[in-house]
Amino acid sequence: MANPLIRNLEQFGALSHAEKAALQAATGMVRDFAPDQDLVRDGDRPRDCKLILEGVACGYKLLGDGRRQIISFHIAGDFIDLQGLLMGAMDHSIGSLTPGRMAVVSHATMLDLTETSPRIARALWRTTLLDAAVFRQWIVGLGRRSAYARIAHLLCELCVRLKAVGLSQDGSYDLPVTQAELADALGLSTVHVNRTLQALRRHSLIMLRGGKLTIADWEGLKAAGEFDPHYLVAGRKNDANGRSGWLPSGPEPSGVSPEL
Amino acid sequence: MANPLIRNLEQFGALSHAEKAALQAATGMVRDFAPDQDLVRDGDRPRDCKLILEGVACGYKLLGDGRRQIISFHIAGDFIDLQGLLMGAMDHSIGSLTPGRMAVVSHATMLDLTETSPRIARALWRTTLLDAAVFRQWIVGLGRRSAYARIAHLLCELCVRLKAVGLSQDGSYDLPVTQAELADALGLSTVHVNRTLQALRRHSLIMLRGGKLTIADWEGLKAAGEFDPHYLVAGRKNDANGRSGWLPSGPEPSGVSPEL
DNA sequence: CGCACAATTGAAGCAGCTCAAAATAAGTGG
DNA sequence: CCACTTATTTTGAGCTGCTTCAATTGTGCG
Repeated sequence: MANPLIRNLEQFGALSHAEKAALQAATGMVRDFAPDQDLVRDGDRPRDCKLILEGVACGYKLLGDGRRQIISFHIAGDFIDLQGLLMGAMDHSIGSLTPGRMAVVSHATMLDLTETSPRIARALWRTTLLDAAVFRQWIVGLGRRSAYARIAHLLCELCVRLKAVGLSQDGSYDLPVTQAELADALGLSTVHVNRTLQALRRHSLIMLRGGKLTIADWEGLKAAGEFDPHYLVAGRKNDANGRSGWLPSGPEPSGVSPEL
Repeated sequence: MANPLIRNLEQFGALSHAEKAALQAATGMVRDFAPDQDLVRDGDRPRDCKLILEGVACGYKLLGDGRRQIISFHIAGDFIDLQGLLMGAMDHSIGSLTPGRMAVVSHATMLDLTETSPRIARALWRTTLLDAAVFRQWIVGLGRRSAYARIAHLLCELCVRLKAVGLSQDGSYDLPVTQAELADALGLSTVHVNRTLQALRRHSLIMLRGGKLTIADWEGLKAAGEFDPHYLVAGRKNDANGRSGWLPSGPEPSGVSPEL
């Protein structure tokens, strides 16, 4: 299997042999992590960038009263603290949800890579732009979507992202996330997440059991969450219009540019 | 007055004479815009990047039922469609809220700038990281904060950002935003925004009249919104720990690293 | 087998919503 | 500068999606 970082960055355009070699060398230092552990903490000034190779983590912030909001989920190929490279301090924490492994790349190496190769710099910048696009969707969901639509949207998003790194087949994937964590991500209470999941099951949109999620009705789930995967693939090479077999399954809907 | 772009990018570290000259030259092409006009539209594939020089704009997404969620506010010095440079298509729209002027920089020029100067590339990347940090705060607010705290936080954020570009003095600034627009930004109804603003006034935290906002009690408003400005200034030069007179007024609270 | 955590259920409460209308403010043409 | 029109702010009142509190029922695992 190719280096997850290289695969990730090459989504946007090929890299030269030398560039790939440099990235390969940079990600040589690997570290394991346990579940439910902080990988980076709010306020930290990391001295390196960490890239998930295996496992799942989430970004989160704690509020004054101890409640928390989960900001993002991170899977293989994701840098979790690029912010530290250019911003100095972290404005949020990253916690592991499962055991896993990450590559650790010193800031010096990162800066060197970006200085040497404008293409790598650009690809990294692009990952930040993609993060921002995901954040925008979360904002829309939290601000204006019902609990039902919010969950549906998140499950769609995860499916597409996991599929892109080979961790989802046939609309089925591991969801190593408790309902309490889902609630923190979706801005809901645990109780309501539970009831809403039941509704999604009752409507035969999903099956969920023992951390394994199966999307039973992709089109239905997409519709329920008003999910449009364009935002996840913009800028990719070899699918100028955002469709070329990366979808979980089934044909695209007719409209070429569905207005959100 | 210095070029807003140069001022913006130099927050993070000085640029060379040549770099500043290149940026100055790049922002030569200027265009006016009217209020309530789309500057960029969801799905567009812009051929240039637009930088606000004067006026206020907002990013937004429309939902299927016509409701909308405002994603971001843009002020002088902000690029509004950097996304278009590397991602191709826009995943949201940008609308003007006031009349204003913007600089238009072709993608070719942008790419050239970033290729020629790693420092400019890095500074631009950093603005995207900053955008992402702001998004994270919005997510926390929408997900977990009360209407009251949400509004307070937004007003604090705007104050700090406007102050940074010289558009706020003494905790007072123009807020050319209707309550309906605030509602769309905060994920609330117009009615509730109105009532909550009244509460903020009743508690003497703010004064608001005719589009002019005055923060009457900065510490109180900060506390109400659990606002911690660190996320807006991380990585800035000349204030490693995020305090050096850029605050609206009054001393910093005692704790150095207030846990959010 | 039994602990500890996760999922589920029930019931009451409330923050914020919707609907509807009145009161201001902000244009706009004459 | 006024009369008229339109947008924004404000108020009232009933409604509901989601929360909170409090158990109960799985379920993975040492």
